[in-house]
Amino acid sequence: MTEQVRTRIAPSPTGPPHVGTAYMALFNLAFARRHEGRMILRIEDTDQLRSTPESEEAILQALSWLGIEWDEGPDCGGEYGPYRQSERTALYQAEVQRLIDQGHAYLCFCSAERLEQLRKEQMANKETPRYDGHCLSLTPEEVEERKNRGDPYVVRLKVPDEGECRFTDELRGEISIQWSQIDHQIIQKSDGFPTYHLANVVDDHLMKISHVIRGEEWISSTPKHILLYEYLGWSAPVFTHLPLLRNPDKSKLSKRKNPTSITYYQDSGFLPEAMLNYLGMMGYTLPDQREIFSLNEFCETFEIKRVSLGGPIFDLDKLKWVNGRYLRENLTPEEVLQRLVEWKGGPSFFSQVIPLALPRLETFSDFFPLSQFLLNENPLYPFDELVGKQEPREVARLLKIAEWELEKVDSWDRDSLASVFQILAETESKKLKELLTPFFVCITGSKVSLPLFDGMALLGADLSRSRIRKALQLLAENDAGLSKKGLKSLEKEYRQSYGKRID
RNA sequence: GUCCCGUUCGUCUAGUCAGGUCAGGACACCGGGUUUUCAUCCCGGCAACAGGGGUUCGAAUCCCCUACGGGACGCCA
Repeated sequence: MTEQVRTRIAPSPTGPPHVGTAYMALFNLAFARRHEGRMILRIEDTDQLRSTPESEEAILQALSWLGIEWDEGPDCGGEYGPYRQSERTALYQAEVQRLIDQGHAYLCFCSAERLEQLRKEQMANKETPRYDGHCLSLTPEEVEERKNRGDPYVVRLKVPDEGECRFTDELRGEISIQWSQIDHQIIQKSDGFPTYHLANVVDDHLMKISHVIRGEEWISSTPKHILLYEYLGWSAPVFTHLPLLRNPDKSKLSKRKNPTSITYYQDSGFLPEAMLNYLGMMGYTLPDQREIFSLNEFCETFEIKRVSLGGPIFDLDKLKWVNGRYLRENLTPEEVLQRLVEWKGGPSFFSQVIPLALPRLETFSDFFPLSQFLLNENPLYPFDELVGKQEPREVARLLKIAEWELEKVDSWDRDSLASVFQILAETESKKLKELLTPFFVCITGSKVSLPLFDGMALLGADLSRSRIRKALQLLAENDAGLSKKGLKSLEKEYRQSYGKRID
């Protein structure tokens, strides 16, 4: 008899919870439920630099908000834990050692500079960039010596030079990729941590994952995984690569172009069940073509073969329509009231706003006009108000710089925001008051409002960013936007004055 | 640049595996009706098989080529 179906989602806690994660989670969950299996949540935090506990917490919370439940995970435990890769390093190191001992992997001492150089040359020669096997020629004695000397090293996977890797994707059929296209993948970094590829394969095996359902972006590295399974003497799971969610311009859904954080949708007033319903119709239709369905209905009727392969564009209009139907058809007015209060209609929210509004109040009726921007998804304002007395292009420039600077803020509170704008004012040699005017308008929709930094803190990072983006759009529509060229030179200027941009 | 994956209305998609009804539904948009406004709701309209070549009595469906789109090519995942 076949083994139990076990699927997993493996988010990396390196940023805000992404809708793509929720999308993958939904399909993994549905497949597991449909086949009376289990879904595992595993935290892939092998990137020591970028992973944070806050982000992990946020991901767990966002998925729970959506109603996605996992059977095993770092919070609820399970038979195959720990479920956080940073707590499993010994396991990986043992397997890496086994691979080295069996001659399937080797130590590499090459410098970043040499690798960079090599990559450049290969690109120039129209070849696929690939490690040239330089350190493969080291004798065991040399390796031992350099290792003892304390030279930093990584461990690479030995990949055949000829032939091809064939594997089956449940949706796409047979895929074959020449081994010569596959790099000698680093499986252990110089900090001793495994890379994704190694950790992923080891964990999927140890956690008895039967079906790997993941994004299309992984197709080209699947041969590395297949090879690892072979070398380690394990049988590989069934692979299914789902299409990627797209921006309206068809590129992979990204926060630069779209709100991608689950908390954005939460903060701007969407219902979790509507959100999940909408994600369920991306690349998929139920057998009876229903458009409104519960998570249970989705899971009970789920057939993975019905997934369609074209990358679906995330369409806010349709999401809103779905959400509207839930509000009107699936909830009673009492329930709506309750959900509204849970959202931003209750004391927990208003008690934060009152102190900010109070100095500006004469009567109660002053309160809502002042705080409406916190509840309004998209406050509107005229172009002239945004620009004020400043040069429109200068406003665009400041907004763009602020957008980049705000990406660096990791704790979104009043003080951090204040310091961002102070730095901005200093660097631009502008008075803070003058600098802030367009930001007041784009965040609150008005020149007269609550204190900006508190307001932004309350609004949250995602909503604030999207408003700056909308202001930039408005400027562009009025021929005051940044041209492609202007953007490039601004980026250069920005790097010099403010340092590197981060993702 | 190299490799891989994809391609049905503007968008999400049904139909493709087992070739044969005017290519169906939904969002958006447009028009009409209900409604003291608006919204909801109801009715109607617009609108697609990327292109070319095969196979076949017959192709959205099977095969090949081209174009276009996307992804991967990190000591990120």
